[in-house]
Amino acid sequence: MDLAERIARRRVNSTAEDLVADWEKLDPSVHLDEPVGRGSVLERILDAMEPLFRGEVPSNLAVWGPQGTGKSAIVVSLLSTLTDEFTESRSRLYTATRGGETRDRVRFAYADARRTSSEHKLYYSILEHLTPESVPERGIGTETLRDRIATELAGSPGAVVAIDHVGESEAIDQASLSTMATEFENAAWITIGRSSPESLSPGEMAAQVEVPAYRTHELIDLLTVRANRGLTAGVSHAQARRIAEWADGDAHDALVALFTAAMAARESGNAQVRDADVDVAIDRASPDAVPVGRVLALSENRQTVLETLFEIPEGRRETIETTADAIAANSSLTQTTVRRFLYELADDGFLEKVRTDATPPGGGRRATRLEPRFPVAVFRQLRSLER
DNA sequence: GATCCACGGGAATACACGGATG
DNA sequence: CATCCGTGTATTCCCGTGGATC
Repeated sequence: MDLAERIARRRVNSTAEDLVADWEKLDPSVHLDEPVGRGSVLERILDAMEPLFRGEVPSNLAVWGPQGTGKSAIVVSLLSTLTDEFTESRSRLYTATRGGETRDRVRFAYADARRTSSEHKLYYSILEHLTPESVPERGIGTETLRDRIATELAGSPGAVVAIDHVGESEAIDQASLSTMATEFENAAWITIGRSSPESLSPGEMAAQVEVPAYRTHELIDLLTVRANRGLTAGVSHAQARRIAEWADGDAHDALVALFTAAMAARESGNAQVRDADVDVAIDRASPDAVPVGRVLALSENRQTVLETLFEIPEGRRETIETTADAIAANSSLTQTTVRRFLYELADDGFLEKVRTDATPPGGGRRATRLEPRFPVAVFRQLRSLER
């Protein structure tokens, strides 16, 4: 039996289908339950939350640092653990005598500014977390929602409200949050964002925790954990190192590369990720791309537009007009709406406008072509998994 | 209790107009 | 001038609530 035959056998026994055990574990927009390698940051946030364990509401806290440092992962994981802790310990003490009363314990809320583009949605999101009753999504005025939150907080021992991705949407920036924070008594606000809060609202935040970029070895650990959970054969240490060094401390970029490498391996029919697949992934990645999570947080119609945009042959998307035409033909939206969306998506950084070289027939202004500013392949793969 | 309807907010749509550029 | 770009905004549609009315 020669080498080619041996390889052929292996291929039959372990096909590319077996390569990925769980795409979700590779998803750059989803956090693992337990953040990897962020112990010291977690400690510092816990320090700031210390008053909770004496039954008091802590002071406001700003968690900030560059993209892909695990800020969201840490806070989300912490909040969910705290929720469990407080609910369990309290109910163990009180349920028997008080019939599961929930109003007498500190509550936790989390809202993602990416998905809450207006004050109304933000209030809705917060209230939803604070009250056990369900909150109507429509038909309730913004003022009414605000009042309900105030009432909810007034009679309680307090709440910790975390607002993630502060500064990513215009509607919810640091400034509007500080006014909001003063409006509600009895609540501690945790803001999570990229920029240092002191430049935006001096004095508002009593405490802050800066989250530094991952060091290479931490990133290698993170990639290894993800690869072990998501890929049947994992990745080699050298491959993880290669990706980590390239990603330069950004966990999001690193995970996009890992995800892309897995896709590349599967395309070429490999049962495990080879060095060449990692090369392809790094080659395909664009350095300052928009995180996939932001794309996946867009409204359904906008995601559909992005999805179909890159299915259109290049020749048919030379101008925004023709691009919008082609997309509209494949969707329920009209051309004008698609056009509107495209301009907005470009404005928000999801797409890049590129001047075409050719001048239009009969002269005039040169057309604009749209290029992605996000990991398209990863986005499409994740979208197809949702169905 | 069933029905009606004003109200609230968001998304989609349409369109106009100013601007850039060859 | 022709042609396309880019944006502001008014309008329409939709969905759901909750109080008034039958």
